[in-house]
Amino acid sequence: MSKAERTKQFIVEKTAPIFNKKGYAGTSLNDMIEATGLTKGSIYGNFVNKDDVALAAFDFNLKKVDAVIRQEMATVNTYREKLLVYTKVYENFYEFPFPEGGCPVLNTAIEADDTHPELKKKAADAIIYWKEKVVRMIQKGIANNEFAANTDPEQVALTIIATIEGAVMITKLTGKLNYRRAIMKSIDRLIHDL
Amino acid sequence: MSKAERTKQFIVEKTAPIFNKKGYAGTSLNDMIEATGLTKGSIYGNFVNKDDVALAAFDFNLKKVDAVIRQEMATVNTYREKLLVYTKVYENFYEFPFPEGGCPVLNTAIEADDTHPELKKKAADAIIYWKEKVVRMIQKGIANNEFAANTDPEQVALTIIATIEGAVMITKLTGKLNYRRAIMKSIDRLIHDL
Amino acid sequence: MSKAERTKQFIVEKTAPIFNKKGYAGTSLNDMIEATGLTKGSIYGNFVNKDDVALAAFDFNLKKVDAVIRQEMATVNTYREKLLVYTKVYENFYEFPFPEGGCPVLNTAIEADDTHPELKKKAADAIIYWKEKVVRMIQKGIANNEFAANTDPEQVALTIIATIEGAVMITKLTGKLNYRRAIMKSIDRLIHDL
Amino acid sequence: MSKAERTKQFIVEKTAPIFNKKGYAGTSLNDMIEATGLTKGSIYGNFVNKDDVALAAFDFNLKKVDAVIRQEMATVNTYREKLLVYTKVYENFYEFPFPEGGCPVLNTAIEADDTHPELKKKAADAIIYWKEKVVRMIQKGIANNEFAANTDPEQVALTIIATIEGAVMITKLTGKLNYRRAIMKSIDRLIHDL
DNA sequence: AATGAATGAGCATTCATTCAT
DNA sequence: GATGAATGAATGCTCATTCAT
Repeated sequence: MSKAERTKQFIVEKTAPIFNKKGYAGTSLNDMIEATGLTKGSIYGNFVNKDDVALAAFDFNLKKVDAVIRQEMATVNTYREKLLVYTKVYENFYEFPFPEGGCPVLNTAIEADDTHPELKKKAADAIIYWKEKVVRMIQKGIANNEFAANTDPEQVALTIIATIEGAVMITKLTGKLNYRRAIMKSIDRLIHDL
Repeated sequence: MSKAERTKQFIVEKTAPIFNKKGYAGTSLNDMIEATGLTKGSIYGNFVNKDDVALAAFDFNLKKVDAVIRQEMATVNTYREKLLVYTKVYENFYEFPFPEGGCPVLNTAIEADDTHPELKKKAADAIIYWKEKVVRMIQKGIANNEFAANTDPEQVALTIIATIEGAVMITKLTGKLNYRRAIMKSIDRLIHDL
Repeated sequence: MSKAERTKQFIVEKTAPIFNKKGYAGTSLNDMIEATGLTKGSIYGNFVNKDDVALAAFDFNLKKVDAVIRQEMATVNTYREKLLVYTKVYENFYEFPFPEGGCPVLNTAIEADDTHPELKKKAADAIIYWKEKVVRMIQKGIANNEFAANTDPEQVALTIIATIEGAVMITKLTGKLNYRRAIMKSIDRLIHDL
Repeated sequence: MSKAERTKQFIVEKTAPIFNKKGYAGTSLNDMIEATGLTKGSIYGNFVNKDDVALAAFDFNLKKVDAVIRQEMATVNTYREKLLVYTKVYENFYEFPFPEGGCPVLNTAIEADDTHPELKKKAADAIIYWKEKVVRMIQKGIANNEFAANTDPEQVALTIIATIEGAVMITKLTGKLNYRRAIMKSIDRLIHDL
């Protein structure tokens, strides 16, 4: 990895939590120089503009989520258990190397949808990728006789994702962990009933 | 209503959709004077600062949602039908006088949670108020023998709310109306199975 | 004149000499706040951007030249004498309220031709307006039997203007006042021979 | 020519047209690295700073003009014909290897006179050198009985130069080639009448 | 009570230049 | 000798807020 690549990586690592917490518009260049200890020139030497950093930060945060999920899924065998990984992880953010500030897809979706088409696109792609992944797992589970044959994989996948994201929002907002536990239990029930 | 009160009301009405779309940080005083046709002095004469307007705009947007829900609920009789009003309304924003920019609780929750304690508080209160309202309806439905006696009202209420908000986010992000329909169908099923 | 109009006028008056000396690109916002004693916000409250000030400053400088020329022309009677006003004025900048930094048309023409289409347009219009004015005076002089009937008014007008501007450039560059005197004498001869 | 000398020459060749079009202040280091394909380090290894390149670029552009003039003058015999070379060349830039962006003396004179003493000095020297050259040709033409004995060589030289530069400015500004033709005809007449 | 001109800190970005490698 | 990452002052511009009128 060249010096430039290391610096880019460093900038992304240090700024990704800020973008995830304060949002794109709420994160200033000054926040970025403070977080990295670098100068403005150094940031602009490695990225073409703030957008460029924000986009890379989103990717970084997303990859972090993905890595946690993948790692946890690798430890279980059935598709039902794999689906249950989602609620397990999202119910216990802090026990995993999850991005500070919560779910980057949710955070980005809400800020970017009316204001930042590029970020919106990235968030939309992430949701669709996530949904497709869940759909495939359900399909395999059906083929495997784990799940009922009449299950609608897309409907189930979207419902799981929507409910998780809603739970994340509610918990972050109210600070009530038992709210999250209750909602996650509903999802677990849904998965058990497949 | 005094002249001052009418002006305040006018400012709130005109700016509320902007705050809901662009967010608190993304809405500038200039956006506000453009939307109202008033002068800066006039806005500052009626509100102490931008925060003050934003808070009032949130209340206004929330009341708009509440009015739609109440009105629809008044047209049905059973508690099951009343619960089904939520999916009906949230699946067809545009057919109701719903706030432009989507669900104000969701929008505000995500932006404000790490940055604006006062707005966060309002959004949290709204969620809790909403949850309590659903809880009470379920309790009454149980008392009424509409719903099974072993239903956990809070868990169901939170799950419904979380899933609706997740559906709103996903639909706005991806633009796929069939995604929303699929998720809302899951919620309707959940309500039917109570 | 409203307060805003007075401030605009004040900004133009104070910055016009700077634009004429340093050019559009060479004049910074800081130069402008220093020259006016105002703040950035005040300048941007009265002009939409730096361009807007530069365009107004050009007009101001041009009007200053025009006023001097008109005033001097009013004191003489024949068209020959009127034409001789140009050399008299351009040979003695400092005795007239002429814009600091020299001829604004020349200064603007050279900077703007490859870089700033709006300013270029203004300078081009000024040159064409100037030429038309001289053409009309020559035509009237011919009609009046002051000048030879076979004079080509446009050729003469353009030659006078080109030579004056060349003289201004050479004098400013070399600092040699006798160079200017020599060139102006050639123009005067040309006018006498019409 | 050493490697270093070749690189210097290469940088000057590639940047000279940019300085002539955009001016000293308007040409950035980035313009220079783009034009040359070299790195910043490479430019700073061969020149002490931007000034240093600008000065060399001016010399390069000037030499280019001079070469064209010399070459054309070599093809004719009388001093009158030699003087007429100026109008011929300046009337048909594009048929000669003339610097892109027009006359470098004029361009530099206007930008540098109030802002850049070193460049101003170079432009002033160029004008004086040019004038001296024309003066010498006229003196020889007088000695030769080509021109009238009472001709004032310096006045004529300065007038020719001023008028040419004015014509260049007017044409570039207005885009009217017939304006240039008319002015050049006046100069040709002046030369014929010597 | 309402105006709108003025404020000045803050914004993202570009600049010419340096210097460790 | 050449590289290119880093610098930090300077750029044009927007912001929420104030206050004399």
